[in-house]
Amino acid sequence: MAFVNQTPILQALINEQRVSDPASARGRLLQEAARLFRDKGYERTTVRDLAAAVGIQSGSLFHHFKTKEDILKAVMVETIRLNTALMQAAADGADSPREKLRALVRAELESINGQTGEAMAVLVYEWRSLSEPSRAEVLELREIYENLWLSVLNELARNGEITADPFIVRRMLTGALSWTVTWYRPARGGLTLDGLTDQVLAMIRLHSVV
Amino acid sequence: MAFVNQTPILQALINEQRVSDPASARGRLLQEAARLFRDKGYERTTVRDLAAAVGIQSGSLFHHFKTKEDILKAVMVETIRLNTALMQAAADGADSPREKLRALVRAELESINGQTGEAMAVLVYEWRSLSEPSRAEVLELREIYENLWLSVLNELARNGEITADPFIVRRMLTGALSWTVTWYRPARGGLTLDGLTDQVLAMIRLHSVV
DNA sequence: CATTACCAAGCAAGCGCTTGGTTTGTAAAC
DNA sequence: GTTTACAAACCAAGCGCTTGCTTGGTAATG
Repeated sequence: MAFVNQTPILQALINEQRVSDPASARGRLLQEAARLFRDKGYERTTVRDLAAAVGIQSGSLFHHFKTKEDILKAVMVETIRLNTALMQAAADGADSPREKLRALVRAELESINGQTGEAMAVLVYEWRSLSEPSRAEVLELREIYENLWLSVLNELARNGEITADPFIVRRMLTGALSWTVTWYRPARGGLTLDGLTDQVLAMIRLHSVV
Repeated sequence: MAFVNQTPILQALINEQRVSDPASARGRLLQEAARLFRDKGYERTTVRDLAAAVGIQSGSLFHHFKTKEDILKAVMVETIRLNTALMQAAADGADSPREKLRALVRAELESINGQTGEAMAVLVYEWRSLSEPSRAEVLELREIYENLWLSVLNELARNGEITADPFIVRRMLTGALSWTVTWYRPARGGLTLDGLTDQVLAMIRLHSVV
């Protein structure tokens, strides 16, 4: 299995100013916001909670972001940007479509349950809290991400390796993988992300190519 | 495929006073609440929204329920009760474990995308809005529901028809099936729930028994 | 004629956000 | 190397509004 080091990818995006440095004030705020939004939900999280989490007054938040919703949007936008890059790298590192699928599953599980997990959960489950214009903006970025998956699944379908509709397979996988955030807990000697990846692929019916 | 008529099951539960009659004031309120909670989320839905949906003053709500959270809890509890009964009937109507699996998938898709869909979505996605005591209460009911699934999946595993861990298979299915609520839209000539069931089972690797 | 269902009014608390002013970091000017 | 200038970062206070919920009373029901 191809191992992808995330650090240089993150660093490149920071340099391009497409995501905030986690060491900066803005980056730290976004990280705390993701954690709070995931744990309590966007609506239950107050600007006072957010401010307290980074040790400033609630009013001072609005020096960095115009509105509370802008914080949510920023969490989502930066998360998609980072994860699109990570998924692209994962797919590029694999050869066959089947290996690419494994790499994508593994990478998405990593995104959901690893460092960016809080933000990913927000992206998936706080959709309704976005205003319509922001929603459209985020959706545009999400499409790029989804196309990565679809190109791999389409290739598998062309080869006859999967028989179900690629769109539907992707949607089922989206649900199944993102749901892991609610139950998967890595533990010493327990199920690892690689193990989880194996289980997912053991579940999926992949026909051998003739 | 075994077809299960939902009406008598619902009627029996109403008679036992385990779920509210949708025709009663309480039942109508719970239905509207489910719709609003799904569309806007629990937090974004105000008691004034709820009251307006059933045509009463906001204060009058508290004649029927002690708190707003009680409404959420009631939606969840009654939904589980109904759906546990529906799933039980679906499983009982099928013979082989494999057919039972199909029946459960079909029934859960029906629950999620059919009449009780709004309430099911609330059950899955508004978990965080419940207080800890209510959460425990709902969890207890959920366990009965989940055991229905697990007994079927365990049997399939014993027969060697699935190789992945039944617990994990169930969790993946939970995610995949409940996620359909975000994208599945039945349409004339489009994908039916039966078609969707077929797609799900086409995706899952089921080994033939020797 | 009591019980259930509701209304009209409003309270206390918490919400997102604004305002006016102070501190801090930084870099050129002298 | 101290001074000056200025913007970025932050604080203290609080405003206007919405929230869940209460209260005291009235209408319907059986």
